[in-house]
Amino acid sequence: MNFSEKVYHYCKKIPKGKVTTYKEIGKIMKTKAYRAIGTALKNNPYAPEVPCHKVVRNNGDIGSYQGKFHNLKKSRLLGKEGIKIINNKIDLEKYLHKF
DNA sequence: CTCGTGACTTACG
DNA sequence: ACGTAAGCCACGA
Repeated sequence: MNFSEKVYHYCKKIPKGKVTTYKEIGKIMKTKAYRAIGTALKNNPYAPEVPCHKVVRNNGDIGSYQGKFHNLKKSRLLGKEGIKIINNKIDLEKYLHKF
């Protein structure tokens, strides 16, 4: 199992209505390659299978999506799952899924 | 092998 | 708060 596959694997583990951060993924994977995680998700060959939109920055910021500032779509998708976004940030106190 | 790039994080001014 | 710098690691050229 290579690095990218691990990332996808853990993304799939995120329950509906929850999100996680790059840092949390790095922690469970025992790596500090936060950047590499982002790179892997950018590739995201498992597009609908892996909910990469549930992965946000450590401070709750949305970050990017599909390589661009398509945060609008991302916000809407997250909102559909019951996640409220305030000032382009996610309330980690309520929605952060810890491994 | 080295280099550049990036959906990151932390620290500092 | 904001910008910059440094550290980090996978990936492709």
